[in-house]
Amino acid sequence: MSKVATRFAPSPTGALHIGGVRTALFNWLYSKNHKGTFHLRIEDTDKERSKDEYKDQIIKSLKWIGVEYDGEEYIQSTKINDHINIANELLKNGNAYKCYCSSEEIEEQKKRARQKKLPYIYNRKWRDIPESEAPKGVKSVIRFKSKIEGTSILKDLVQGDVEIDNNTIEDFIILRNDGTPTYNLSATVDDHQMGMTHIIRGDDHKINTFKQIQIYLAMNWELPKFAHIPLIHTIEGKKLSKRDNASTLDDYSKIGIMPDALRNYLLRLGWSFEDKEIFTLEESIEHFNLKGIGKSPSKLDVSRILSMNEYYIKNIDENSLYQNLVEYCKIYKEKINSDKETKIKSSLYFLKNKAKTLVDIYNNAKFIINDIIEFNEDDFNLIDDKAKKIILEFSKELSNISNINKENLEPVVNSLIKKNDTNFKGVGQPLRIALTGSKFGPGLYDIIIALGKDEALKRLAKIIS
RNA sequence: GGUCCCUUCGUCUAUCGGUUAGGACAGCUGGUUUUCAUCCUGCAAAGGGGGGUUCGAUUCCCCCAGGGACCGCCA
Repeated sequence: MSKVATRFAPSPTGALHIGGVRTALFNWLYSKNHKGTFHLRIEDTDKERSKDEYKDQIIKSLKWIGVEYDGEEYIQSTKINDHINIANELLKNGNAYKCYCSSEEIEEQKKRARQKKLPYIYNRKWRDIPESEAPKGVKSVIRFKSKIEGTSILKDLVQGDVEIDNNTIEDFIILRNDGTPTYNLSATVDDHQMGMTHIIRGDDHKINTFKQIQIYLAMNWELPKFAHIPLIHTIEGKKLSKRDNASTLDDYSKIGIMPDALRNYLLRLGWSFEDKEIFTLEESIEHFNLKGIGKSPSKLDVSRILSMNEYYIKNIDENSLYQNLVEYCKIYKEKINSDKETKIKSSLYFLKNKAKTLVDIYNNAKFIINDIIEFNEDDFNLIDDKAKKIILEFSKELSNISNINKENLEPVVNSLIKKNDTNFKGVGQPLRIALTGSKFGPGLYDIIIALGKDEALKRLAKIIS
């Protein structure tokens, strides 16, 4: 077999949801595991619904999650003439025929079948009528002459052998009456011309595969291998659709999920490798195979995404984490000034312990990011005279400390606790509020170290004035 | 309604006929702790039902039930 080539072929008619992203990921991983190529094909032949903004969103999403396609994106609409040529060739060699039934006529037949609760299948009316008897001035569609007798077997790389009766596949339309090709024709011709060796796609395409295989056979083209992966279901157990909430990548990046975490989650959704849960990009390429794909659909579990994200926050190196944070804040919160880089980076060790998402890190790092802090009103009201006295006392001590670290700060706080006959909260809380604006947040010593002596003193002075 | 697919803890899954059915997330305990967390103990939690085959079935076969996908001159 020639070098593995796979593709992801979305239609730009809506936002790409994470089911599609997973399909892209699997295709990409499969090809990379085999040192092959992966391609992106934009199936934009539905002129009514295709939009450039969706195409851009698809490309952006793949990039965000780290799936890179080889070469330029293949734009299906630019190949329509090729598709039409193949339709004509199929017509010429007797594998297709012109059908002069009007859409109204077909609709009528479908309606009747539904009423009688019979399965509808096009009645093949024009299949054997010679061209000489064709009506004049009536537009025709071209239908593929599908097999009627016998059965077909799909040797699916995930599902095993799937057998169906050929007569359940109707004579499907390959060219509309306006002369444009339909999906099954276009996809097949493109896959062939692009040299695809493996077609990995959602379960919902299985019937299409039986149709497409017949085109390959009729054209005498080499058949690619097929793998149909189970769909992702919502928690209610239905197919994930564009209408469902929280299903695009943006929905997850918005709440502070990192691309690597989502990639890892998606990889393990419906695929497994021993008991391994965490896969770096390199490991996922190394271990990915079709064998590990389960046969049953899997449900999307947001708490799992969150915990995966938390794992990545706590375990990736701090430079990457910082980059993720900066990216996130730039898009969704505020631009982080580069002069804060050192302070934030050196604070990540404690910030990340309190975070499941980048939002959490941002919220807890606000007191570093912004020079002017916003006070939570209720918390601010806790700063009474007694609290101010403690803040003042602490400030004096702090100004005498030359080396700001926990070892030096702790005795100061402890002595203040004793002196004021209170507990840690009595001292820690006012200080925390004064320094960050909120009584919740990072550990007190971490806060002071993060701010540095001068900035801390400045903030303490401000609140008692 | 027809065709096809699926069925192990709540969720994602492991098991290539013999296991106390394993792991992870979530949940619940207990401990550490400076708020909030983290971290560490531990607990609980599963083979849809019925038939076979077999010394032995979660595993192989059949039936049923349940769920899902498809059934466009959309892709």
